[in-house]
Amino acid sequence: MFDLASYLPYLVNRVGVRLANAFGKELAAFGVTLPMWRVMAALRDRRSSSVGRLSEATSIEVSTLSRLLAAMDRRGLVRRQRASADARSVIVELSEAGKHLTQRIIPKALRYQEIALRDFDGADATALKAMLVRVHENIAALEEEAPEGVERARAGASGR
Amino acid sequence: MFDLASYLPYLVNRVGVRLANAFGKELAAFGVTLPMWRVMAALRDRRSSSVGRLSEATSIEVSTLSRLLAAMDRRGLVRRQRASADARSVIVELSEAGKHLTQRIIPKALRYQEIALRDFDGADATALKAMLVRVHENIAALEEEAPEGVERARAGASGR
DNA sequence: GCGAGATCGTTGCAAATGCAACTAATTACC
DNA sequence: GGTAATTAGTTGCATTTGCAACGATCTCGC
Repeated sequence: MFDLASYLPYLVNRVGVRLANAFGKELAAFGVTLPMWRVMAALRDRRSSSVGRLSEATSIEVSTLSRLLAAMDRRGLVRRQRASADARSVIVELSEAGKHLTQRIIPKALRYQEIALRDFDGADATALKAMLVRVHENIAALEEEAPEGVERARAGASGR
Repeated sequence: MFDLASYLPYLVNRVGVRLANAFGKELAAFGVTLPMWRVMAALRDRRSSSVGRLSEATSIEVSTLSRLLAAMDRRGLVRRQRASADARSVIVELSEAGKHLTQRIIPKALRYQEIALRDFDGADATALKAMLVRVHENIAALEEEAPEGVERARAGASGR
């Protein structure tokens, strides 16, 4: 039996799309898109990052992110510079303007989260988030197990 | 304070993207894309549907869905016919081939869900899903409240 | 220290997406 | 009953996306 209404990927996708669409509209007032906000939030969280790590942090594919960062650079939201240690990588960080805009958006983002969790008490909200983290880890583990290649015959003890 | 690691939209998006990417790759073996699978699962769930309702069920934007359905029709996965009652709407349903393929994919989908929930007991899994439904409803309520227009002064009793 | 292979990011190109405009059909109002 | 306003779905068009190919740099083995 397969019941869509209790199928996790369906439920997650549904919530994700709604959350994205609704908040995306609010973001328009700030002149940024949702992907841009994601980048800003991730950069605020880690001060600076290479493009690759930022891609993981935001779940935005590297080539898409590369172009997005170029656009954000043009708009003066971020700065990019090649790493001195490894000249292949590019270090990205928020500009001053980017930081200020991020701070202005944060209250909206938090208010938005409150609405999404309006009937949750603190314990439930925490439980929900913890479970989402666990699900994320479970899938991540799967991906590492099957590096998509052919090699890996014997189930190696490849604990993360 | 704003902590990305405990920000719900971030956590949901992360899980959603991973789930989508990973399962999308499995779907390639069946010759369908993830959006196609979503449509198939939704149609299996409701036997038949208009394009508009299917759009709500799948969280796929109507114009995107229209084109997707055309492609699926060409591939023989779905049938489309104008409704006799209301000749504006189009009734979509799975073809026999579409039904069979859906049945073949379902086991994979369920196995995939098991992996995502590998360390959850039944109660936790149920709780997680129930909370996702609640979050979804909370955001849906928000959207109805603010139909984006200017008109709506008096809070009309506009029960869905 | 040199060359093969891996890694990082960007870009070409085709496909997917979303909004707005459009056509067709229905409903509401007088 | 006829016309204006609404609704359903499709299509035009510009933007976004993702994969593959690429150039540049680094790492490893010798």
